[in-house]
Amino acid sequence: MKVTIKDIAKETGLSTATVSKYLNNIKIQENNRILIEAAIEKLGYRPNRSAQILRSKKTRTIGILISDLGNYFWGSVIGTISHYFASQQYTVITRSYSFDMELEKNVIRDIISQNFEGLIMLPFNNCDHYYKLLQNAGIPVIILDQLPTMIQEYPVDCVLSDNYDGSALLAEHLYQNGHTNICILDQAVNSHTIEVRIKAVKDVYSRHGINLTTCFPCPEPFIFKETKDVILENKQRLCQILDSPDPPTAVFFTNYISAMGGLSAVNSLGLNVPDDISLVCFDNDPLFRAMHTSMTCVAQDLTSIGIRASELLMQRISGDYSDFPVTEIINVEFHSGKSVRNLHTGR
Amino acid sequence: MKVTIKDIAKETGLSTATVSKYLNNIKIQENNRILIEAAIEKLGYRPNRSAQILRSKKTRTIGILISDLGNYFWGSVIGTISHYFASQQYTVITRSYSFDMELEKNVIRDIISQNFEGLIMLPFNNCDHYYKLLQNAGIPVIILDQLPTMIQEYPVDCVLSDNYDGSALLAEHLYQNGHTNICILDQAVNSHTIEVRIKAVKDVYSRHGINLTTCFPCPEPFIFKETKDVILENKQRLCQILDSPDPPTAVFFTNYISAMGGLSAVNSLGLNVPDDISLVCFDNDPLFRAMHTSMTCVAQDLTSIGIRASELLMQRISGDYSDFPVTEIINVEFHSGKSVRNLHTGR
DNA sequence: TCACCTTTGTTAAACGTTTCGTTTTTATTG
DNA sequence: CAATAAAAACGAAACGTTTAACAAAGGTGA
Repeated sequence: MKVTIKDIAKETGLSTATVSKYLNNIKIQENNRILIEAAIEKLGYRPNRSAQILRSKKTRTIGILISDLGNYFWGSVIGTISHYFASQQYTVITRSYSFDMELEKNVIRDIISQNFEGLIMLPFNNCDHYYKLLQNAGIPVIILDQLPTMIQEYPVDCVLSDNYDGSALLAEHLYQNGHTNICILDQAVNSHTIEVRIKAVKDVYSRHGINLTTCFPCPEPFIFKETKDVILENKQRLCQILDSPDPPTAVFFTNYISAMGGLSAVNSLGLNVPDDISLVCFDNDPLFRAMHTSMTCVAQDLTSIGIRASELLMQRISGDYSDFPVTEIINVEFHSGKSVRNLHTGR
Repeated sequence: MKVTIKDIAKETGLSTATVSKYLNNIKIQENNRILIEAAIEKLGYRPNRSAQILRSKKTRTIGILISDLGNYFWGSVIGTISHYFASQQYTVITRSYSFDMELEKNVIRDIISQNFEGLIMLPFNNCDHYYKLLQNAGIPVIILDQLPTMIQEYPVDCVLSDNYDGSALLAEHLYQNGHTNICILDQAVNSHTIEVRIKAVKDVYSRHGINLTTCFPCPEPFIFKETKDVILENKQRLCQILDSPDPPTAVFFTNYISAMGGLSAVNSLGLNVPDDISLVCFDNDPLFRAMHTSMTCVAQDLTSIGIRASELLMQRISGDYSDFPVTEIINVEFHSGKSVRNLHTGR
């Protein structure tokens, strides 16, 4: 029924070894190659991947591990990576674990036992334990978006946006427009990335002699909450802050999730942007531009992140560790919107 | 190095056949089962998937084929499906083809030659050709979101939202609020789903004696455009329409992509929602609720779509075709926002 | 022409499972 | 207790490749 390499061998009068060589791009005689190609075409042969993997131990499979697929922000990164590796005849398996640590552990074990050739992680917070495990198993890992806390002791390749500069850019923009009393609304998560964004804002203001206190950093140790609950919580927080005496004139959203909660708060309080309150956000969303008042924000270059991560992983897979470990910082793009009021000119 | 079934056999003093039976949930003696479990735990054995597949021909792999991963509206559906099948020890491979027909063909061939046990398609428009091909190869297919045009001649299982009722709901809402001159802004795509949504709106209005002409249905045969170009084009279209004499008082967006273009237009013209223009949208976006004026819309129940599709595919994989073909219509949810002005009361 | 490389091809043994046909063990019955 | 049936375990042969180790063919220079 199913056509195998033996059929091609029989059809061409060659041995399976020769056909196999053809399949693996090992040089064979020109006339044989023509013969084989004709036979493959004629019989509609396609190699059996499982047999190839079983024999060669080369799985040509990489994994993408993301905390939550429902959270579509990273979709284009996954798309970019998938494309890159598909074009190199690699299979890409995307797995998520929805913040389920038990599941995450199993996924990691799967990846090791299935001989994945590499892994790209989009961790949600601390992932030190896992990438060590993988590296010990000889599986190259690239971490996106986050900088592991133990990177000094346990080096690993990372690709992430320029969180510091992007945030500083936004903070400076706020300051230059006269906002001296601002608040930072973060997503309540222990994340190095978010911390860097917060630090950048504080640094900018402290350089201008202002000590930001109205921040709202993550108070508690991490407990997983559904995105919609995080949004709701953020909404309530901001409502509370804006309702206080001497409320801030501007809010810095540390990411698009906090922006949703924040916008919701602003909206429900009936505040006008930017007349009553100014907003900036780290992260972009297609709707930010289309909204009533377009949001001033910095956009991560998701395509570049995806490509660089893919290239770097490919380099590691092919055994080139000459520049290990790399921490690749991808530039962000400033999107000027209308969500910041200039307090000097009053508009 | 790597621990195999033979090692477990040796460790327990049993044969590989018995261990294999244990792995495949075939009844073995209780004491042997305990022995095997202990050995597996002790040696850290994990079966080699390629060998299993090669020998048994059961790949325990399904595919999700989506036109474009960058467009991550369907992320949560993919997440739901992935979870469902992962919990059944299935591997899920998601592939996209970014509207590249050549690539799409190759992906389909891959799926067939790799003996996928099933496929869930999120087609972009017409996919008749491919699901026939797959069905002929004995691979069950579930189609999401779209109803193939040739479904009468070539039956197939489908899971999709109640596009007609959802749209009718929105249209009725507009009519009840006094909007008699409305326009439909669709994404310029030949898609049965979009056509149904448009038809529903027209039907509602025609029942009220109004013949909608200010629609903007897809004029040209399909050519692929980048999402951002579609958005831009939609923006320009709506600007043009709103700039005409006797402009509509409300716009119906056929999906979230057209909404982005449309909102952009409204915003760039400096129009106020809902004072100057009313809006409704088929589809929801997290930001719709958080925006300055929250959007009245119907939300697809993406979780239910994902679950029903998974269950149905599983049923087919297990050989149960008793109710074939199923067209499962999933209810949508009406989200009342503030984007529609009541022209009777004036607010 | 011969010895010696190179290049290309071949044969056959893996890879780690499942499964078929058979044998052994256990349980059942007269 | 022997005879038989049923259940469980076994041994070995697949599954479709890749890849050693080897052989043959073709070139090259003395």
